[in-house]
Amino acid sequence: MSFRIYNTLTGKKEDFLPLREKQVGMYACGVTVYDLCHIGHARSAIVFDVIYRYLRYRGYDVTFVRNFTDIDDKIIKRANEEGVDYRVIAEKYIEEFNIDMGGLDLEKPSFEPKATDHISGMIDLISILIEKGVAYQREGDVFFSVGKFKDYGKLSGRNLDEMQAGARVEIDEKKENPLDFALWKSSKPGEPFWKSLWGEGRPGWHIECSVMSQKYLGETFDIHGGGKDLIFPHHENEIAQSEAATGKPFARYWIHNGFVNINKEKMSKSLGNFLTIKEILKGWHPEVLRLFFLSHHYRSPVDYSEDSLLEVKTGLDRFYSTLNAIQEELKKPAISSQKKVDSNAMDQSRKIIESFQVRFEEAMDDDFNTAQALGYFYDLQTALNSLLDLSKGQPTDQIRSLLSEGDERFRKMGWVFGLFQEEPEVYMDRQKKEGLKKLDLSEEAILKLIEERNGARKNKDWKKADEIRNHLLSKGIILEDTPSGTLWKIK
RNA sequence: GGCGGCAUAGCCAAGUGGUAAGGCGACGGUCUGCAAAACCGUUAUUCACCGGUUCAAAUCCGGUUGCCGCCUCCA
Repeated sequence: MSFRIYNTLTGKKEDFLPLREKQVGMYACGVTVYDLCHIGHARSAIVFDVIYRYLRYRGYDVTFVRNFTDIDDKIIKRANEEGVDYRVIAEKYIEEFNIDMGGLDLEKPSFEPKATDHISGMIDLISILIEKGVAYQREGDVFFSVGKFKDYGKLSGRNLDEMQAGARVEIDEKKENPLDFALWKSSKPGEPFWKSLWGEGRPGWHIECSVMSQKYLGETFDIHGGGKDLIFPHHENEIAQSEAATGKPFARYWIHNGFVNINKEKMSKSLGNFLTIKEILKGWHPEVLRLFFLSHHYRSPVDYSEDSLLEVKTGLDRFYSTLNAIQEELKKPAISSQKKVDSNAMDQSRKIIESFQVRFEEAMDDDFNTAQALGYFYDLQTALNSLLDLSKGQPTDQIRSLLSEGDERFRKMGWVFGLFQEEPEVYMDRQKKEGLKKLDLSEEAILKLIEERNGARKNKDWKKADEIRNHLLSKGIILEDTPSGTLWKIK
């Protein structure tokens, strides 16, 4: 089956055929560094991280560029509020961005260029646009003339007439057409500026992405992406600038991720439901957040709530508990004697384990259907648990080899999602430690009670044993009696 | 006003022509002293509603209702 990607430009899923065989150039719009990153940034970053990982998994040599917008009105505003240079703000939030993204286990892109390092490239591009007659200068500002670019609107699926009809754009006297956008803005006194042919000023927002993407990836490249909200005007304007200048197609496949709502409301600062990545990572393992996002198709909106993260965490805990059980089982010696195992159940598990990788790839090849692929992870988990059930602590060679095969696939395909990358033991230990902090109970106290209870169990004093278990349960501790001893976990 | 999207079980969620994945929850069974965990099984004859096309529709077409996004900075 072919590898297909939904292209915003055509509104269809298309076969993915990169410009150069086995190589992919990909650009994702990063952030404007004037504030902390929120959960919406996290989704976008995770979506493109998984795309980046999957392309590499598929054997492509990927050049991935994600930029920083480090000069912009909002940064200047923030700098003025705090009475510092705009660079202080930009640097601070770049650092915070790196901390947050590191916390989400994101792979480093190949390049992370900053807008301010590419001002001269922007000036060059603007000059070309003026020469070609698609941009014009007005009192130190330079605007792109949207009417001169015949394809304007092709990405967002609108035309100039429609947009003018419903225009809510503030009329800027200097513009020939209200929809024209700034390539260069003259600076007001006290604002940061760069010297240009049109006087002192700073670049408009869109021009940086045209310059940086083409610098690292060439005039035409494979994938360009970002949040859905960037389709118009940002990406539309990037296309206009780039294609007007080069006369060549800009990005070939446009990928846009959907939004994150919070408790069914759009996230916004005014509603006070603005959630930062830092806040989320305080309460949740990054893989919980990844699993949450990957359970939804990347183009659909998702609704964030504590309840849904809790549900997802239950799932992740189960995965790790299975992976842990597999490791425990594999530590046990294989039994040589032919013990009776249900060969039907065994065959069923074997089929699931063996077909897993193919099904995973089919799902991912179909426009990165991570939700579908996760379904197969759950199937794989059930198959492995079923084998553990058959094994009952006495693995045959056959069971051992299936278990380790399943375990290996879990980790390998899991890497694409950034999931299941921790040692299960480490994961589970941390769950316990973090849980205990909230419970005002020490591990020693729990172990002592378990010992006491096991003494009672030996004497068949079920009443006492159950009392102890209920006592612990009321504190939020669940006990599990297994053949190899009593385990405990946080509710 | 213009453009676009969505509506699938109690909840979450895949599925764009071939007879409804998966998860959470719930219920029953196996196991267990009893539990827990795990396993096995049950949980949508039906995909907002009404028409149409087709041998065949959740999927395509037309209409209705409801929700959402974009058109202004935004992941």
